[in-house]
Amino acid sequence: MPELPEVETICRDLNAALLNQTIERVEVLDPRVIRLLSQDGLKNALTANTFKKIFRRGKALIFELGQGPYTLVVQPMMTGQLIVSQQRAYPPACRIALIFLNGQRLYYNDQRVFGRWQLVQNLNEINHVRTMGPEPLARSFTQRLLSEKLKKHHRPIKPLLMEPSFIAGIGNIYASEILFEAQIDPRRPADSLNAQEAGRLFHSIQSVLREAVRLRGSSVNTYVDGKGEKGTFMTRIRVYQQDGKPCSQCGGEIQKIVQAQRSTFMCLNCQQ
DNA sequence: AGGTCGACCTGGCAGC
DNA sequence: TGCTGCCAGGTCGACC
Repeated sequence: MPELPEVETICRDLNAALLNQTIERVEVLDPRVIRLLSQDGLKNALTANTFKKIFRRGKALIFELGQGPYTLVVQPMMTGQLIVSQQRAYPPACRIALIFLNGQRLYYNDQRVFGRWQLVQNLNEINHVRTMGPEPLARSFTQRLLSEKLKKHHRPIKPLLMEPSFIAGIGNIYASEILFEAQIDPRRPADSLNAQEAGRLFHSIQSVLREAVRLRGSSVNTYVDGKGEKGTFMTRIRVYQQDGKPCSQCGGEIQKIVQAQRSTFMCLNCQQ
């Protein structure tokens, strides 16, 4: 399920393959993905147009178009895939296909149809983007900023880390991995972390996400990159879905707990 | 305003 | 075998 490292990987692959290529045709196989937008609206905006810049904000992919007033925003959510291919046959769960003049195709596949394609004139039209917290790998994200934000919340640190308005791009997999790396109990109230713990958390956020980007993401379930290939961060995962297995640090058993209706994985010995 | 909770979706799998 | 029900998790709106 695409979190920051997975969306970043897709973004790089799409930039390498699609920039300034002319879109010849748009096929909407499942209109649920575009919701409020009409099929004609999407087709009119994209046909004969190009992507001049593709970037990521949190877990959203943003496509700046060569012409016209619109920007395309794609949120893959849990099961959305964006794959560049020359194959003419639709892949499984294909919902939208863009056919480029040079024969390439961009397939949007989404098993559970949670993902969204939207056209906006200003990114702030999307509430989620407007209220989104800092990018954890940006230079502007500092240990001091994190410490100040932690003090403002009393809820458990793990669901807070997953809150897009707190920090952009961290989902269920990396929240558990980051807290294991930082040796912090996911149930701790955010405002109970001392300066040293906040420092460990800051460094773990950056080191875990950077390593996951380097390894092109984690293919725990359906995630594949822009070429349709799996990431390799799974080999580095230490707690996510590892319940019942020994902790890599102490040999104790990894536990699964539930927080805010989501699974959290942790080592009771190592995380205090 | 901070925080919680259910809804949105489909496929895989456990249990009977 | 075939059915039911649960689980996966990012986002959003309703509600306290």
